[in-house]
Amino acid sequence: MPPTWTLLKLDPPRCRFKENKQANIVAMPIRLSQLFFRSLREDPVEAEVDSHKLLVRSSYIRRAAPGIYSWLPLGLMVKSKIEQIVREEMHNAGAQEVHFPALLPKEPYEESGRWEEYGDNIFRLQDRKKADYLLAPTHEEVFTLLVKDLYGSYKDLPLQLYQIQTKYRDEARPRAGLLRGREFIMKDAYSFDIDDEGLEASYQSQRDAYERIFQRLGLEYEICAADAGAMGGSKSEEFLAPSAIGEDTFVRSSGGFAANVEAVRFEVAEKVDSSNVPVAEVHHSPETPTIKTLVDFSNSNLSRHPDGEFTAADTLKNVVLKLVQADGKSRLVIVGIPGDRDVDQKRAEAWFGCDVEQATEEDFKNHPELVKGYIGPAKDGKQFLGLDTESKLEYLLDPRVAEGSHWITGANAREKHVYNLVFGRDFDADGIADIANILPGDPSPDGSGELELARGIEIGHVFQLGRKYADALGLKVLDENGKLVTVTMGSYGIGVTRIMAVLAEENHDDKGLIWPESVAPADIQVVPTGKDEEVYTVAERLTAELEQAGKTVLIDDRAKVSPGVKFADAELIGIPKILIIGKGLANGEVEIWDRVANNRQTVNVESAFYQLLS
RNA sequence: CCGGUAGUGGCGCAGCUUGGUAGCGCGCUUCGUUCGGGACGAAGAGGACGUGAGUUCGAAUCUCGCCUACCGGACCA
Repeated sequence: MPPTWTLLKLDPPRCRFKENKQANIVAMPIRLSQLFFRSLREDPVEAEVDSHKLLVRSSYIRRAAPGIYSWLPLGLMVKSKIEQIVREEMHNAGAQEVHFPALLPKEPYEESGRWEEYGDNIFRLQDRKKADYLLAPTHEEVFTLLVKDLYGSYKDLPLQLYQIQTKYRDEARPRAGLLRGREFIMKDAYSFDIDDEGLEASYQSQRDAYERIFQRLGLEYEICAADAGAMGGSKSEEFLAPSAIGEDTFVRSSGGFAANVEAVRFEVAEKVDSSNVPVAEVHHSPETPTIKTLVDFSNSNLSRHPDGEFTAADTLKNVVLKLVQADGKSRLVIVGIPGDRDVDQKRAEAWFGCDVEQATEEDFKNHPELVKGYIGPAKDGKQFLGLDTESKLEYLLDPRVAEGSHWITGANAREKHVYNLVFGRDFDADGIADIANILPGDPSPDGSGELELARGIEIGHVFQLGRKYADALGLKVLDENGKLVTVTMGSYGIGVTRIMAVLAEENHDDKGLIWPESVAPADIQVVPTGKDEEVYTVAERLTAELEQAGKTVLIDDRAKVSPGVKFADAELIGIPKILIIGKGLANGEVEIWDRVANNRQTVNVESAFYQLLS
């Protein structure tokens, strides 16, 4: 009986390539014997995260300089596939592609103020005439000027443009391979509208496109409310890929709330009844400059009413912060937060919109009235902190501090604390400051359950820029009444190379990468093993047939390479489906290895072929 | 920017304490054997020991300076 595979009546190997008549190019299977590829058996010493290790070990990328990578053929294939998906969905959203120089003169960035703002994070250089240039870290200015150049009427809008381009930022500390590089590829889109309704519609179309893109890429993502802060925008959302190695912290609730911690705003707690709270009382509390020592002291020297132990949550911690403006000017504020919490610096900076530092010894020297460790809002029955007091120091409260609630807090004298100090009765504040860290189990601000904290990698960001750049660069159009109006803009970014790293990070095992089908360098890897010529003949035929049927194939046609090496390399490369042709062929059998499910099944040649087509 | 660690063939490392012919594994080349889990034997190619100065008859090794990289942190619309 002849082997089953002959029943397939495969075409002879003349069809090893297929012609793409439209593009007039010839597609061929990727031959590992020809591919510029060398797998590394050991992890590169500089790589810390798995995606970085595996992408280097399997010849997708090579480090060229800190945070700068060269792209090898396999890497380019994956990158192009990601870009293609992004292009298609940008097209569906109605955006048109443009391409800008990476090397730009400084003038537009001077006009927008970012030549200064960016500081050391920008790569700067000079031409032979000593004129200043930069490697674009992002292209808002150039987009804005391009539209200003050509368009001048409301009839030209709305408009959406995008680019997929290399960007440069001189990060102080590049890390984690492609996740935070100094050269990286971003898709940036911008929308231009005449009014807020238009902007809202443009924003929504990009947001929808992002959801389609990440779904097609097989990427898990969480859409988080983000802090629009420094960009001066009104609405902003981040797409975060949940990951243990993520640099962003976000919260989510079972009821669907999700936000970057910087963007969470809590409601001010409702007033509570304080009529049963005894009068405030100052106690001598030796050696209690910290919350912990204060709680311990209280528990061993005082009894709590009705009963139970004092906890850190009963204390009010008054933190002295230094707000540093961009121009270098600074001022002190004092924020009262429940003692079981700390100041979250990122939340603080988002709240105040400037740099926030801890007050220094120097600052305390300049304010001798502040007794470190014993600071409180009131002293001797009078308000002590606040703009209208003698100290003239602004005093803000955490929103959890309810009117009527009572606290243990500093009495503004060495080793003295005051008990039962009631907000609204015994002290006041200038306002609120929602800058305390969020704890797991905190109620969601929208009432949708308890908050859970998680880490994520920012893979996309959409926001409504508004008129910041249009104002700065004078992008105006005539409206239907013939009046000049400033255009309102939206900005929508996706980190292409970062997505590749995230995909590698989320799709691998200890042996190698396992790409989602949508971005794998090929659909199928064909692995002939052994030295039997028949094996190679059949492998070539199947490859040709699969290619002709529209699949892309990587064939490991390296002669004299042992099966162990071929298997190991196949695992490393990460094409999700592997077809092994080897000793079973004598019985007309081959193996299909599903890397995702990580199982192998032996099937006859014919059904293998059809199974791989599906 | 702060802190830590390290620079020796393409990659991973030893050698440095106690100065004296530069070594190992992987990879690469050739020949032969092997061929379903990173095979084996034999023979090869490949090194400014980061850099500058110093000590010494002699420096990868000792001394001082510098540079660079990696890791942690700060920072990162």
